[in-house]
Amino acid sequence: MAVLDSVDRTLLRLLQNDATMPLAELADAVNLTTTPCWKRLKRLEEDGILRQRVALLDPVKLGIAFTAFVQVKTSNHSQDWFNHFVSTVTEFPEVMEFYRMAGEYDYMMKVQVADMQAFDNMYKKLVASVSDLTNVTSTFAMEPLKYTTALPV
Amino acid sequence: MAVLDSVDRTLLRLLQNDATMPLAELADAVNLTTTPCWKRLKRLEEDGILRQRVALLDPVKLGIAFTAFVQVKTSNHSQDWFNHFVSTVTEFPEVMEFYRMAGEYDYMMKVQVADMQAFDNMYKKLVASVSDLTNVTSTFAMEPLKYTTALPV
DNA sequence: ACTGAAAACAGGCCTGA
DNA sequence: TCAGGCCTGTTTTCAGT
Repeated sequence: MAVLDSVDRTLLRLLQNDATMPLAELADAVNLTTTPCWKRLKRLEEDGILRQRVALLDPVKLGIAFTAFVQVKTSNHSQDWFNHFVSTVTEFPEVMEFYRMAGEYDYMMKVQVADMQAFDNMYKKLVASVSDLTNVTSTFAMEPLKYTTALPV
Repeated sequence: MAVLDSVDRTLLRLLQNDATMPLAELADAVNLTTTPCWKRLKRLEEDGILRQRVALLDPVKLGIAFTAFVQVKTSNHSQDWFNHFVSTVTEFPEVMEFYRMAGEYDYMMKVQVADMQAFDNMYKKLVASVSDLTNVTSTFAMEPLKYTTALPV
């Protein structure tokens, strides 16, 4: 867990909003010239703090704007079951997020699909591929109010 | 909702994984020369399908690896309350996702913070800023198993 | 010796034909 | 598709602290 000064944090904030920002602009924003700014970016990349730069798409325009959350309880807590479960779920491209949880339910995943029918297909594939699911409950998003990939740095 | 051919979809898939991929490589991957490939990218941007390019950071290395989900019920369903609630929650930088939900709970948000104590601070601020919350329940991620921003195109 | 500035170099982008 | 100009990233060298 690295130690960052306020210049690093400003750079990260800017890049989290727009990864295409040219080096000269970034340097300007933190009152540096390009070379020292570039060295900071390289260091942040090498340290693995800057993981990757990705394109974000519009789910509405792509017709994949239906979001569901699936919560799962299991009766099987063996390592083998866990490995199989994790690799099965992870391979679904519709599964955007997946967590082992504390509390009532053992696992939760966020699923992004076209519509309720597409969700049901995915759901049926899931329960067919994994055994020992004692309880599976789904909730649905009616309206997305915020979605950001920018961590609070 | 745009109509995309398989070349467009391949380009989107590649850019969702690595937005820094040079034009020449993208063109190569879809068996085009740079010019027609570049025109496709421009069109995808203009159509708003390619929304933005962002940097993704490592929450563990930044010490913000604690994920909580907060579910909320309200007794107040007026437009004014909704506006105030949404703007309040949206302004929290720790809130990464926020949905109006169908079912048992009216709203759900995903919160990303340093630790349980940071979560509790955020929680207290939230319930202090918003009235008429009849039920607020939090669940915690023990282990992230998958996180992707890449939509299944 | 370290940090930052400036200038030269290289490479990718974008637009004509 | 190709070729050219332009802009941006990258490297190196130099100066100041």
